[in-house]
Amino acid sequence: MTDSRIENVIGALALAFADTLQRDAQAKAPEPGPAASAITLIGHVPGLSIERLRRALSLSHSGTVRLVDRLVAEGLAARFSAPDDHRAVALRLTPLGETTCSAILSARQKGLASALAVLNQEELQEFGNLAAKLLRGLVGTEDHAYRICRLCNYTACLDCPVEAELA
Amino acid sequence: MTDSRIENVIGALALAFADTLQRDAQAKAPEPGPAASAITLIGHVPGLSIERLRRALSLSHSGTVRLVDRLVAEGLAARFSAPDDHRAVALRLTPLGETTCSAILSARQKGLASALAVLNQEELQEFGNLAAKLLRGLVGTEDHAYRICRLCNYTACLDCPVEAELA
DNA sequence: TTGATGTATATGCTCCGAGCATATATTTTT
DNA sequence: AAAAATATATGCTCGGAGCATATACATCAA
Repeated sequence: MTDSRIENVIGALALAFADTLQRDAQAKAPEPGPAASAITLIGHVPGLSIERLRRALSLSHSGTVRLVDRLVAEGLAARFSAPDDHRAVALRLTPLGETTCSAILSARQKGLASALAVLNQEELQEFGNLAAKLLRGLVGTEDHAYRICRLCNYTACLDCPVEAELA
Repeated sequence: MTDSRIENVIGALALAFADTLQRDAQAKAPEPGPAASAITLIGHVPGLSIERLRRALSLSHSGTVRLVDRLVAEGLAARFSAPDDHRAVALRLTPLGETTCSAILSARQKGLASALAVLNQEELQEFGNLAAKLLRGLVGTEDHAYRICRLCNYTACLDCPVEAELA
């Protein structure tokens, strides 16, 4: 295969995977858009501030504040004052939010697993190794890392290559 | 690596690739959102109808009509009556639209190439082969194929695995 | 300590894309 | 020829997103 054809195939695959991933995740979220990512990020990093969430989701200030307003109104998240910085708001999931978060993550995982089912165990390992190598090459700032991992199932991601690259 | 960790890494990589891909493409498009995909799809399939475009972009009827309205108003696309079905509208790019389409595709390709630069030639081939296998497993209907290929550089994609799977 | 600058959050305002319901034209089916 | 299905177009409304601005707190400088 020529390089440009390989790039095409990989780009199309990434789009298709991201499509199903986001569709599956959003189906379990209270609204379409970045809500699903917000929930899993808060679940991943309890005490996360609105500003860090904003950067991870690539939204505006006001958009993020309103998104958090909605999550709080729906009983999924709660605001606390951050202990170290009294300007900041610390976000946490409520028990209902935790339940929603688990539903989002398992839906995401299920869709991925079925898409990967056409590979045998050896191919899956090989593909995973190359993917990890590519992922390490992509990580820039810590904000970017949060963005990349915004829908990750952190309970399943021990020894995360993104974390390893940051350190 | 455990299977669930591999799934995590692949999901994160797909999200990250799709992010940069869409960002690069949208930067060259007249507006954010599905406009970039619409332009490249019309470029790929001259004479495409609004209804097929709608299905490829997963939009509503009215959303698609309004999107096409904007593209026409900006001088990027043109409506023709379809020769075979007088209900349908056939879409084509104007010369300005062709230019925009090329800019979108080359920006996309550039971003992908730089992300893939950490792999050597052998790894790239291996990754491409596995990606093609996964992609073939994902293709469902013809509408779905258009959706998957909505940002593909069709001039570079001879012997497309999606087309092969449909046939 | 005090003052100046930068950072974090909140809110009023407006814009614009997206969907729903509906209308019209054309094709296909009965 | 009538009925049902398909393709497009448009009025209407809703809601998410950004801009501008205000407030609170933190940090740095003198």
